[in-house]
Amino acid sequence: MPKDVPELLKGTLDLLILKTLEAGPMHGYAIARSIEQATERALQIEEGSLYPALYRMTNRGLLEFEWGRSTGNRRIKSYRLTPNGRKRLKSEQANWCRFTQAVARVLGEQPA
Amino acid sequence: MPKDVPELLKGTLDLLILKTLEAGPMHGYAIARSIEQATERALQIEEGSLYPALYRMTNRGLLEFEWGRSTGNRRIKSYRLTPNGRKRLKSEQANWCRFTQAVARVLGEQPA
DNA sequence: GTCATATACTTAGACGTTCTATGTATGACC
DNA sequence: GGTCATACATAGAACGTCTAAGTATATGAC
Repeated sequence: MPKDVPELLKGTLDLLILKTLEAGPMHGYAIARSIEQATERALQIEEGSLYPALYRMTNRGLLEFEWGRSTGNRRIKSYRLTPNGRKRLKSEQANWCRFTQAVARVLGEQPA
Repeated sequence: MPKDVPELLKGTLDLLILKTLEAGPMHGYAIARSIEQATERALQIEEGSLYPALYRMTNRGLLEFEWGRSTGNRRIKSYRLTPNGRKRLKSEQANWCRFTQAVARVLGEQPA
């Protein structure tokens, strides 16, 4: 979401969240931090994008959550992948690969 | 735009158009065909996305066009890059690289 | 003890891009 | 004359993200 990566996040945020949760349950705020850290701040996840995305994905049966407490004793919603979420992760990751390879072909790079 | 590459195109269509026009002037319909062919149909550019994008980019000074005739003697708008369009192509291509590398890090692939 | 800061979640409204769907017009071919 | 591919146009909806505001609580500094 930084100014230099304008619209590119669209359609990719779900994939990033799914992939981050593959490692194990995590709460929303921690998901955003994890992605930011993994990308060395190249991707920054706004809360106004993050939480709506978590709702969407929960409503679609990709995630479930339970209320809990963080190590700092705060109320958190601990999210985890559902079986459907896992399937979706696989398919979205495959789509992402196909898409980036297609773009790479237009950009004139060597195909993978 | 095929169902399996749902939102991913967002923010990337401009880059694809700019890159396609780097090779030389082309009209809208041909741009779409060129991208589809280069990606072996992996990316399909809808006319309802294409023409609004061309207007946007023209209004922003990235493209200019002149009316002409195709080899089949049809009226066409022949688009070409402006100097600003060339600059934009460079920066968008750089953004795209940074973005895909960031996503790759989250997905656990080897960085480039 | 109170103030600033980081954590953690929520949500309304705006924005921009893409898609669906439809329309026009023309040339080529049978 | 009918069908198909070419070529451009555009209204309206759908969707995801962002801006910006809000609530609440724990921690550490002073």
